[in-house]
Amino acid sequence: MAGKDRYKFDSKIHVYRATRRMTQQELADLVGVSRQTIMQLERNRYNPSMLLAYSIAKVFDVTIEDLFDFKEEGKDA
Amino acid sequence: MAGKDRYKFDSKIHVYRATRRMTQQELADLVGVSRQTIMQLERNRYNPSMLLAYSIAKVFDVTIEDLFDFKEEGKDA
DNA sequence: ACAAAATGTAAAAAATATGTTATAATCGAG
DNA sequence: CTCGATTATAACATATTTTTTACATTTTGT
Repeated sequence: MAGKDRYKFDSKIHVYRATRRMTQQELADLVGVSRQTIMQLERNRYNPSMLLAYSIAKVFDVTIEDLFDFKEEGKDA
Repeated sequence: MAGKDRYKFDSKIHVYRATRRMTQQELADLVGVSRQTIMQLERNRYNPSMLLAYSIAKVFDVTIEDLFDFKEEGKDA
């Protein structure tokens, strides 16, 4: 997981989820993970596996880069 | 959580790496992981963290979706 | 063919993601 | 305000990624 990471990111999952009026549980079920995993992804922003990120992106028909806002460490939006 | 995944993927890292005449070790250093991590990603195809995938994609100036060939389980290319 | 560099394999340890469960906080509807 | 649904927090257990080390094999240059 690349210890001293050059990049960080913000999840936009909650935005897409809100747009579709979808609950955390529903998204979790669609993707096949627990609700807590979705929750922590939206909140604590930990680093998901690529497949998980991709699966969620697919639910909303967007790319991983659309779903997560990548930026370099130490820079703002 | 590689259990009942809906998606799988093939890495194209070795292709991009070959294009740039870059060694596994060089790429590993650029990204800040061990050579084995790169090696296993190219070979055994395990599921990297999203940040790692992104970091590698950035080295080659492509998107994650460019660097990895996603497909649904049970389907061919 | 030889040497050096690059790649592959393997196993165990370390780090981190994910699951599980339980409980609390929040928010909207009535 | 109260109820139910949704979301948040936390502790602990499990699964998976990533590192480390060491050695085998392949490739490349000369």
